[in-house]
Amino acid sequence: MSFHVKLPDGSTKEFPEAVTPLMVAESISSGLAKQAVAARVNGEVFDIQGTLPDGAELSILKGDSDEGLDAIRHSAEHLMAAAVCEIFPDAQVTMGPKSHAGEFHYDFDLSRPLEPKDLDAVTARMKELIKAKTPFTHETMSKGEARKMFKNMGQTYKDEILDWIEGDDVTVYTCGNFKDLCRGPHVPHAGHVKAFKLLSNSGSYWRADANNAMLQRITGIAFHDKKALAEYLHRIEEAKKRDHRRLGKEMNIFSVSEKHDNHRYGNARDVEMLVTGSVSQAGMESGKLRADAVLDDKLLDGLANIFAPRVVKMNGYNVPAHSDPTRPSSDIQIRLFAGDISKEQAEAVRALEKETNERLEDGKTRIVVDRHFTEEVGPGLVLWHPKGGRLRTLIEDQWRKMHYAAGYDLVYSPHLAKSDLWKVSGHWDFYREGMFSPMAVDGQEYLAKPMNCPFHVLMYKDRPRSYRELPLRWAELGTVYRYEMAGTLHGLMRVRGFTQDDAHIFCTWEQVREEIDRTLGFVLKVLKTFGFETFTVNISTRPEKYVGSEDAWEKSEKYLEDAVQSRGLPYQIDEGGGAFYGPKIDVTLEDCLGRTWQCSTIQLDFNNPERFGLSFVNSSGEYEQPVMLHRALLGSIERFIGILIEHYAGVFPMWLAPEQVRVLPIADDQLDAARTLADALKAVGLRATVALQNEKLGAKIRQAQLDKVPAVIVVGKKEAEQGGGTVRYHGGTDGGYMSTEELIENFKNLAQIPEAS
RNA sequence: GCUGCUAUAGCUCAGGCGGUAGAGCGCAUCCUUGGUAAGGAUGAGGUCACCGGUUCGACUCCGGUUAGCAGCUCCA
Repeated sequence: MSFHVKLPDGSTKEFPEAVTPLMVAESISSGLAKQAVAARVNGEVFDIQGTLPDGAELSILKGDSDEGLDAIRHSAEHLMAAAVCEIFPDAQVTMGPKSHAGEFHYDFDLSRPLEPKDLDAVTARMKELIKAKTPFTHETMSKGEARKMFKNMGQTYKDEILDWIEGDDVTVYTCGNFKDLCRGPHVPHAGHVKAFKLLSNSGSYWRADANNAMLQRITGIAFHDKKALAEYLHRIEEAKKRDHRRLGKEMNIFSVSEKHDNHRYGNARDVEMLVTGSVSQAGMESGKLRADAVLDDKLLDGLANIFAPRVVKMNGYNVPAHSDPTRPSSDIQIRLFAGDISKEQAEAVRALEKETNERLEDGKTRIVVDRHFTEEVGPGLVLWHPKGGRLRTLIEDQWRKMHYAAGYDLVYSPHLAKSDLWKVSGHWDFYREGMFSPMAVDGQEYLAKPMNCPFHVLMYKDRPRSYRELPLRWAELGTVYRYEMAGTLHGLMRVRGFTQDDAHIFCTWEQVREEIDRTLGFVLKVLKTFGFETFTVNISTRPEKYVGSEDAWEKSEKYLEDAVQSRGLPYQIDEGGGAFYGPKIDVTLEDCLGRTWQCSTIQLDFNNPERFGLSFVNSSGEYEQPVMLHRALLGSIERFIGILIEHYAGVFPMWLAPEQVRVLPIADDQLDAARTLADALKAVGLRATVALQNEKLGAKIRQAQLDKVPAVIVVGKKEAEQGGGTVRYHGGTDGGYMSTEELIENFKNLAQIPEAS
């Protein structure tokens, strides 16, 4: 009997006995055999050493194919695990979750956290395994056998993993001394991992659940050749160079949460004492809030005695009722004058702490005396410096202009409102945890607004509405405050106070389709204006818990999909991924490094009209409920500017550049001529400055380049005499000499705002 | 919020196994008056994040707080 193998070019090879993909590759060329890392057999990817069935359709996969690269990375992941197990014999191997960007990672339960230098040791060991061309082999066994084997090896996590795997048999791969459950495929030996780098180590949770043990994760990347790895690392470097946090600082655009305490506070020796703790048994039983439980009278009296008579204010700020009562918190604060704490006072505090813990029997109350009094805005809150202010103004002005042109009206609403407003809207129940703690004013509870919609709803309710005035399109650059978890804050990308470019459209059911389509068109027009060209869309449909009628959901989901299809945008549907109040589409843009950012969103809201009892009078004189659409185009202005900074690497297009032109006098003799020229440019609305520093031209050019000014105009003796100047663009392009009139004309043209369609 | 790492001049960072500190850039002043990415000199500037502990002595060691970074989780 002979065996047949079909190759991708349509030809068929015949073999006298059963063969492996590797043998087929060898029969074609020794070069191919050397490069082969995996094989696609009848559409599925396998090892190249498995026996082929007769008549198999076979593609030999090299390292430069997607599937081949996957096999290389997956194998590198196993090599890493093998190395870690050798270095840490007691390591518990868990699993290597899938990652997005092609990077591989593996989570280990280790006796101690990893340090960066551990990665060097792991890397070195991996290189040895690669050099030795350590083979990958696999065997198939029953689950029972696998359980027994891993138990003998002392690997306890594998039991749980085996529970998730369907079927009776599992595959176990071996590389060196390392064995692990794995579906494969793997490269035949470690030598195929030609280039790799361990990128970072970090923590992660077993099954991504914060209640579980913290594992040690190592992340790495691997390629089929060194050049591809170098390119990848270069891209990471490039992204780092563009990091908006770094550029924002260098270019003096904004700052987030910086301290400025560089002096003594003199007489203002006002410090705060923090008392942090978890609820005591007594507190739990009495059902009181934690603050009351911890800050009982005995403790307060004790503190007052120690620091009397300097206590100026002493109250336990109530722990918000939504907080987890068992979680330690520093929401309880006492303010007192205690600029310098004496040794006696410190000792007394310690004694009081001990006594409190004994009395409350929880042993967790901690009294910390800290000069908690610094010149800092607070994490996640942004300061916009003049350049950033200019950038924002330019973006927001353009935004306003486009909104008026698109038939919107602009509205404003306050930063605070009574918390009742969000109780009516329902947000209080769902999203309380994400709000800043309420503040008490005149016996009422107020909140910093976490969203703008209730305000717009109230404006709608200002008077009875007629169908004749719909649709109403109300937009607002509304700054909202959300309590984002400390660990998630990131430059401008994730902050606690940010400005939504929000709008709400109130319309009839007959108008919804048209409004959705218009809005999507507007989204694209605005994003294109800012220089983005590639978009994808995600449509999220009805989740299990929802409000509104099934009919309403189905209709609007169809409208959303139709709108996306008619624009020819690539999209995917996230079934059941919508918010409880309505379906939505999210638009994701791609930046110049190919990274994607979700900025825009268009959402139907069936919740607010119902909860606030919105209505309009239709043509038959009956009351009808309007449909409400939420939408944001840029998302958060803060985040969008962060994206713009990274997209343009700080070199903004002329119309967005905070400083468009800098006039450089060659010597101080030309300062007046330079000023005159800059004034002429400023007079027509261009943003021009003069370099005043007493430096050579080279230094001034360099500075302008570093400041990322799009263009400079050099004014020397010649130019000073005949007027005008010589243009040099950012990057070094020579613009030649131009008269003042020509300069004005030239820069006015360059500063035109792009017309997107 | 969780885990790990980090915190020294306006910025980027050195440094010391415990005896109060350095560089480059930037800034100020002076010299230089120059032609497309760095001219020179001098000077100012720091309670080494904050609060405790250990110690004769802490910027250094230990604990905590705050904040940043990476990841996890979350994202109306």
